[in-house]
Order: sequence, then structure tokens, then C-alpha cells
Amino acid sequence: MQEALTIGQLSARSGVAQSALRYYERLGLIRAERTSGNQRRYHRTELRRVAFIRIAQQVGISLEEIRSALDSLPASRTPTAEDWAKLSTTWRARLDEKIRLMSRLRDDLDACIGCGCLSLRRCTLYNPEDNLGGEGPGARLVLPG
Amino acid sequence: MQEALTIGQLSARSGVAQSALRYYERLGLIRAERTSGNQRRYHRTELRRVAFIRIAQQVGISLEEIRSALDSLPASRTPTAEDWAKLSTTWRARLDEKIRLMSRLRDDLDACIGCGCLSLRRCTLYNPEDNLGGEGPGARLVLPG
DNA sequence: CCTTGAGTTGAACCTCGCTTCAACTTGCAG
DNA sequence: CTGCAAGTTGAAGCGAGGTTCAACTCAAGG
Repeated sequence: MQEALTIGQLSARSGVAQSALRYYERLGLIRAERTSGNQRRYHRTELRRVAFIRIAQQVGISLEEIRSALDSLPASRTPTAEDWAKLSTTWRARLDEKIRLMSRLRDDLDACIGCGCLSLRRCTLYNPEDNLGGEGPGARLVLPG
Repeated sequence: MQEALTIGQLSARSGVAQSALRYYERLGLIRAERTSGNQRRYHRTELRRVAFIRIAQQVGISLEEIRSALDSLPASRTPTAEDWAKLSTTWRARLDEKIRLMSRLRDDLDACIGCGCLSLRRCTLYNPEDNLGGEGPGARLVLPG
């Protein structure tokens, strides 16, 4: 089991284009050593990082947010399973939240089908957190983000 | 209850910027009549459309896809509750699928925490659909999209 | 009529997440 | 040593989803 991966190998293993890997490096999401001839050599643990990045992206998290999450991993030593577990636990919470939100969206949509609304005041879809505000009558769309 | 909304009113009610509403119109997502003085006047049912658009966006669906979904609504008459219900039912399926995918992601993440992987071969996160392919050893990230 | 706020347009600009390109240099097999 | 695939860089381009701007016009109150 050799130590370092070339960019081509990391790309093949991770399914991420080489150009994207270079891009991630510029953003500080992954790291690479260099050979005497200036070519990138990736430690195998970078595979984990890349996997994590793609997973997080799928959940709709920006690269910038992912970067700051990865920054919580120790830079001085190879992250242990526990390091990853801690990070992953935090993100499990995010996933739970996303799932909760989406389920609610679905249920609200169902409810709205039943009542024929999507235009009615006080509909939870229009007003998920019941924060109507006081500026005149009628509901407002209040969406997170 | 007056008939038509100005762009300012629709923006306030929907929480969507006026510039975004004009953008949506250019893309064919919403429609407006014009006054003699060329100002937009929105039918109240456009509120439904805008709500639908934002909800769909939150679920990660592109405006183009949303447009083609909305195209299925009758243009000749005001969409009824049934029209919306039909559309919403289709989208409920999409939501269910998204939720299913995300739940799986979460469970896989949990499993990977347990086994300390994220770097191991045959990990479901690396290889969600077991489509490893045959080009050499090691797992590949195979993500939908 | 005058003013002021609301609305109009097209064009330019922006961020994000990349990809493509040109013009090289490295690494390795034969 | 040759030859060729694989790697390097910075700059430019792209598509999505908008925002901002300048230079107007419209609508409504006093």
C-alpha cells in the first residue's frame, strides 16, 4: 500500500474531476504535498476529506461552510476515527434538521392539497413559523435562507 | 378584495425581491397583465405560483424544472384546487425521494462513524449503489447528479 | 401642475462551483 | 535518449440565479 496518490489517482478514486480537486485545494478544503518536480501528492486521508465534501455538498452545504467544518480537524496529526466521528456527529444534526424541514414541507404540501390552499392566509407553507408580522393584512412567505 | 397586485405588493406578500419576480417572468414561471401605462398587475393566483416556486427551490429543484412543472397547469383558466393537487402529488413523490436519499445518507454516515471508515473499501458512502466498476482496485465515489 | 414614490427597461455585474485552454514541465517505459 | 501520458499554472469562460444601475415613465396626493 503506497503512501501518496497522484491527482489522477485521487480523481479516479473519488470520482471528482482533477480540476475540481485543484479548485478545492485553492479554497483550502484539501491539501497536498509536492514532489521535487512540483507535482501534487495526496495523503490517503485526503480521500476521506473528498468523500466528506461530496456528501456535504449533496445535502446542500456550501464549500465555504464545508471548509470551516474541515478546519476543525487537527492539522498537526492524521485525524483519527474519533476526530471524524465528532465532526460527523455535528453534521448528523444538520442532516436531521434538513430532513425534518423537508418532511414538514411535504406534510404542509399535503395539508394544502387537502384544503385547496396555497393562497390562504395562515397557511403554514406561506408562514412556516407563524411570524406573520404586522404590516398589513395577508400572509407572507417566510423561508429560511 | 381587489383583483390585481402590483409588483411591490406581490414582492411584499411573497417575500421575493421585485428583481427576482421580473426574472421569474422572463423565464416564464409567472405571468402578469399590464396596465395602460405598462405596469405589471398580478392576478392573486400568482401568489400560489410564487409560493410553489420557493418551496420547490428549497428542495433543490432548478427553475427550469419548476417552469416545466408549472406549464402543466391550465393556462386558459384559473387553476383549481384539483389542478394544484395533481401537480403537488407529483412533487410529493419528489420530496419523498429526496427525503429517502437524505435519510440514507444520514444512516450511512452513522454507520461510517461506527466503523471508523470513510476511507474503507465497500463503504456505502463511497459507493451508494454498489456500482464499483472494474477499473482497478479501491472504491469510487459514485454520486447521483 | 408639481412632487414623490413606485414601476419600467436593458445591460452590466455578481457569487458559486466548476471546466477549459494554452503553454508549458515531469515522470516513466522502451 | 526519445516519446508520450500525466501533471503544472493562470486566465478565461460558463450556467444558474439573481442584483444593481441609469435613465427613464406612471400614479396619486396636495
